[in-house]
Amino acid sequence: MRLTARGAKTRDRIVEAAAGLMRTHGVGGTTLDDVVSASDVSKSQFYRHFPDKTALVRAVIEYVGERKIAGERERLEAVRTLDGLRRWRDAIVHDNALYDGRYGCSLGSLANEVADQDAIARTKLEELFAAWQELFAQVLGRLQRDGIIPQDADLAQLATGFVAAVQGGYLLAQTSRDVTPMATSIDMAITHLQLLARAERDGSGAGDDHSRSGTAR
Amino acid sequence: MRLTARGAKTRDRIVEAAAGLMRTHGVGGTTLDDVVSASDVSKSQFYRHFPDKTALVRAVIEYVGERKIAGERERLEAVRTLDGLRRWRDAIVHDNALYDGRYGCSLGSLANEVADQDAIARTKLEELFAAWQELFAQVLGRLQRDGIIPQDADLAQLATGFVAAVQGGYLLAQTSRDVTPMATSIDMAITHLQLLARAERDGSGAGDDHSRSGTAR
DNA sequence: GTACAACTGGACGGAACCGTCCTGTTGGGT
DNA sequence: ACCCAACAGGACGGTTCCGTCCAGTTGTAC
Repeated sequence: MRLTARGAKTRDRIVEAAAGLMRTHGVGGTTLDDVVSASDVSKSQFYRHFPDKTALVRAVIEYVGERKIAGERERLEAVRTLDGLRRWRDAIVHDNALYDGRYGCSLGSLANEVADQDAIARTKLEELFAAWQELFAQVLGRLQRDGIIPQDADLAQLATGFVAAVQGGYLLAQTSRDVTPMATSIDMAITHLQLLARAERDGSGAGDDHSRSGTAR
Repeated sequence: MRLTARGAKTRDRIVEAAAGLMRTHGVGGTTLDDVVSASDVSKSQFYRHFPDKTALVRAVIEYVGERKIAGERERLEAVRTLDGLRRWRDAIVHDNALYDGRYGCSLGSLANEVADQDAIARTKLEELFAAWQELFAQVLGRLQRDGIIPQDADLAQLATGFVAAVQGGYLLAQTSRDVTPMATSIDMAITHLQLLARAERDGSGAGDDHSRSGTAR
């Protein structure tokens, strides 16, 4: 039953329209009729491509996720200095400022709404965040290689911190309709790297007590 | 028409039940019939207390918000050292670990789902985040007063960074069903304070170039 | 130029959900 | 003992939305 030619194209059109609607109205706020209407496709045709709405949501996650990660990859791949990182921050904040922070992060919003309701979707989003984190880890790896941040820095943890700072920034921007807190949040992460370098440069004194008093399970 | 006695009590019961349901199923996923049933109240009685669902959502935001802020206030008020901050981090992460990170932050989830749909609710949430940030600012103020972090540190910006780190951490924990990234994220913010202190202690060299290349509007 | 996939268009059932309304019953205050 | 707010319980209409179905049309590959 799965033969394709232009069929794939209209499927993409459906997903693209759904992604746009879900971004602005949320997943729950987006009707299949809306999607059908926006994508200029008949409903019967929709059900030829997707068994139900859940499947559509998953497809949207993949679509949005690939785009977001691809965009971030392109931008982060070029970063080799702290100033480069700041330019990346400017870019992502600027993009978000186009809507005054509305709708938040295309991935984060989906994650928040869907993670607890659809296990498969949750897993996809988990992978996407992991991919994003890996992009940061690669940037940090280059910074480390070039001696910009210390050799003993835990890249994975720092990368996690960056993803969290970005996501937290998105949420605050969304809530306040102002991207300033997002810029501030990401800034703090970047400054953190700077301070790490400085701490190493000046005597590596009392040492790195990353004390964590028995937390996570 | 607005006379009260025990009426306020059942109203609270409604809000409390709604808050629980919306936390686990989201706002859109919570039915008024669910609320009525869970709060053991008749539907006619519900509409005596609330004009519509929107009003209920706003009441839930206030209820959840006050509780969350009050809880955080109690914990953060006691913090006077970086180790105290780490104990606070342990506590909030531990709480979240009870559900393996599910449902995310009680405020953050609501903000994500409602901020773009209800202006009044958005404003309430904005105020709540501001209150939370202020709690952090007070902690940081004490740390600054006691010489634990530098005198010239921008407390408001750091406080914003903390709120964002917490929220980002919540989201990652929710998506991965693992609170570790949340602990990591908050840890980074705390370590940042430590590094700030160290950078000041060791020569206040090249200086604090908090370079921000023309971002926010 | 024919066969089949891709698609239109809309009717349709059924369920869920919001909000209204009405007939009572309970309970606390005075 | 009386009164009125607070409540139960459920019927009800209207809407929205999901998913199915089908009869007919367009496009495309071979």
